Amino acid sequence: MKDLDIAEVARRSGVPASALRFYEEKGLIASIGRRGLRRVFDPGVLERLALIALGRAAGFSLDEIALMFAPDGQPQIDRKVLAAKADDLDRTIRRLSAMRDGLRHAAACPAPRHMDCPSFRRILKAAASGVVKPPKKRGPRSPSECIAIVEREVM
Amino acid sequence: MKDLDIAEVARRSGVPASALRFYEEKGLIASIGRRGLRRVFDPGVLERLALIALGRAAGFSLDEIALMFAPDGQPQIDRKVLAAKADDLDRTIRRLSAMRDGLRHAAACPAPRHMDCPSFRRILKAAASGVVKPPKKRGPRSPSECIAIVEREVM
DNA sequence: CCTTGACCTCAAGTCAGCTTGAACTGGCAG
DNA sequence: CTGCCAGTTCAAGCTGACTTGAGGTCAAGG
Repeated sequence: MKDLDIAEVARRSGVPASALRFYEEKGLIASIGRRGLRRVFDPGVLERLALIALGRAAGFSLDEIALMFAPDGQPQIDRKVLAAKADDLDRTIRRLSAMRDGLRHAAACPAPRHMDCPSFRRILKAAASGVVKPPKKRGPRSPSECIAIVEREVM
Repeated sequence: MKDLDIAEVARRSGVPASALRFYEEKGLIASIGRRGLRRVFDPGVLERLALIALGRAAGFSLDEIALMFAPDGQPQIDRKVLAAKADDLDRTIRRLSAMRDGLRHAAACPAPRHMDCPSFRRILKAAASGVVKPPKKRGPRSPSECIAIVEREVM
């Protein structure tokens, strides 16, 4: 594979050029040189970007992800960290599942006012107790049809 | 029940006074008057705050939540909106579940380097495809002991 | 009467993860 | 040679949900 310019990397990875420059500044990726002013990337950066996307999807911050790359560039991912994040996700999932069930009930509930519905009041109680916390919104990008892909590929 | 000052509302709801002022500014809550400069709140504001917490937990923004309160202050929650949010959560949950399973596998994987593991590479491919997106972190606050409080005061 | 301290207002700061804009550069097609 | 245009830098802006700080007010206790 040939070297890539930033537009090519952006095109193949789906990551905007501005974000790529930002990642470089943060030390998450590196170009292998310059042609004039222009950055030149090794195709391997695509895998690197995939790892970054994976980390982000799992809920790691960019700073945390940076720590997962050893100085030599090889990913050095602590399995304990992964397991901890999985547990984290598990808790989030349970929380969100409860909310989803609550919402579905409220949506279907025949009570004239939501406050008349005992189930609604139960969820409300839970929310007030701080049990549940706001989920994160997705970024500006959203190729939602890709959901099926992970189901097929990952599951 | 007596009127409450802002500190009392903060204590009982677990919401910091600064956030209460912010909510008032946004029109999410209202005080029933002033004693001197100081805001005076009706105890009903606690239920209101519980609703707000519920909305936040379900992933609604403050602006969206504001729209759910009719001008008279009664919650007027469109059941379609609730159902849509539930579907939203469902998608998020599926996404996170896939991530969690992937992480668990990677954590348990015996391959010396993660990149040697076929499963890891599959997840990676999925992440690169833009399938998965970052989840949201919870807010900084979590006064979980407040559970009992709302149970007593509001419900 | 005077101090204390909880409350007030308003502006600005915080955090993450980028995006946007202005001003500039340089390789290459014509 | 020239102009195009994709690339560059650096600084500033954005979103959301608040927090923090400076400076001001007021009711009550001593």
